[in-house]
Amino acid sequence: MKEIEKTLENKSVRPTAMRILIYKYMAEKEIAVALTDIENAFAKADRTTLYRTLKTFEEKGIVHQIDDGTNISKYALCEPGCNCEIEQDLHLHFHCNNCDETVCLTEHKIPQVNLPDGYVAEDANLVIKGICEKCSGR
Amino acid sequence: MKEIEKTLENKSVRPTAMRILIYKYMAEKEIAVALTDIENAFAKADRTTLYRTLKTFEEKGIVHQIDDGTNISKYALCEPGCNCEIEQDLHLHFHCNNCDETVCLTEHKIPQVNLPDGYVAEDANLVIKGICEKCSGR
DNA sequence: TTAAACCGTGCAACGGAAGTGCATTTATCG
DNA sequence: CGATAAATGCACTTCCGTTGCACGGTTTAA
Ligand SMILES: [Mn+2]
Ligand SMILES: [Mn+2]
Ligand SMILES: [Zn+2]
Ligand SMILES: [Zn+2]
Repeated sequence: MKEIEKTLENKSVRPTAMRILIYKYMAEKEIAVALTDIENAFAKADRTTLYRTLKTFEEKGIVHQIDDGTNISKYALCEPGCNCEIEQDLHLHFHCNNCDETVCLTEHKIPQVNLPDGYVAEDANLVIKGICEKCSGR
Repeated sequence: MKEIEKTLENKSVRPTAMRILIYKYMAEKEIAVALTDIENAFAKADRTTLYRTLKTFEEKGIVHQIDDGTNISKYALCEPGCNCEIEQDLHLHFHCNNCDETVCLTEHKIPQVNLPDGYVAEDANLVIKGICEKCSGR
C-alpha cells in the first residue's frame, strides 16, 4: 500500500484514499477497465470523482487510455518503463469478441508503416479483435 | 447517375432517390464521412433515414465503417475489389490531427502481427494519427 | 386490378457515455 | 488557528447512436 502511495507521489499525484483504491483496483486487474467498471466496483464514490481521477492519472502518465473500438474508453496502468506522457508507447491492444475484454500486449509493438508522401505520423493505434487466450481454451 | 443505380442494385439495395444522393455525396468526397456530415449536407432528410441508409450500405458491403479514434463513426465507400461483407479488407486509416479528416489508405494493408499463444485474430484496426498531405503542405 | 405485404421514410423518444459548473468538504501551509 | 488550494460530490448538459411506431408509397400475389 505504501508502494502505491510512493508511485503516485513520484508522478506528482497526491495519494488520496480514493486514488489509492483505484490504483489498487487497476493493478489487480489484468485487463483494461472502463469508467463504468470502476463505478461498479466503488458504488459509494461519485462517478465524477472516478472520471477525474482517471483523467489525472492519464495526464500524469500513470495510466494510458485505450480505444479498443467499442466506443467505451478503457484505461490500463502504464508499465514501469513506459513514458507515454511524452511519447506514445506504441504497443498493440487485443479485444476479445467473446468475453469483451481488452488487454494490453505490451511486448508487441505496432509495426512501422510506410505512409504516402506528405503524410506525417505522430501516433498510432492498432487493435486486434478476436478470441482471447482464456476464451479460446488455448 | 444510372451508374449508381446499377451499383446499388448489384448489391441488392433498392436505389431510392435518397440512397442515390447519399451514394453520390460519398463518392464525391475523398474522405470518410460521419452521419452528422451527411445530415448537414441533406438538411431536409431525417437523421434516422440517413442513419439506416448507412447501416444498409454497410450490411450490403457498399460502405465500410471506420473507427478513427474520435468516437464518431465514419463511413467510406468500398473500393471496387473490396469484399468486406465477407472478410475485412484490412487497409489502414489515417486521421489528421490538424484538419480532423480521416482517409482510407486502401493501398496500405495492416501488417501481420504475431500474437501470444492462445490468441486468435479475427479482425484488426490500425489508425495512424498525424498530419495529412493537405495540412503538411506537400 | 385490387388488396395485402413489404419497405422506406419521418417523428419522437430513449440510453449510454463524456464532460462541465458550482457548492462543499478535506487537506496543506503559514 | 485561519487562509488557501485541492479533492470530492451533486446536478445538469451535450452528443451520438439507437429504437419504436406510424404513415405512405411500391412491389407482389390473388
Ligand atoms: Mn495498453
Ligand atoms: Mn477505409
Ligand atoms: Zn475472451
Ligand atoms: Zn489534415
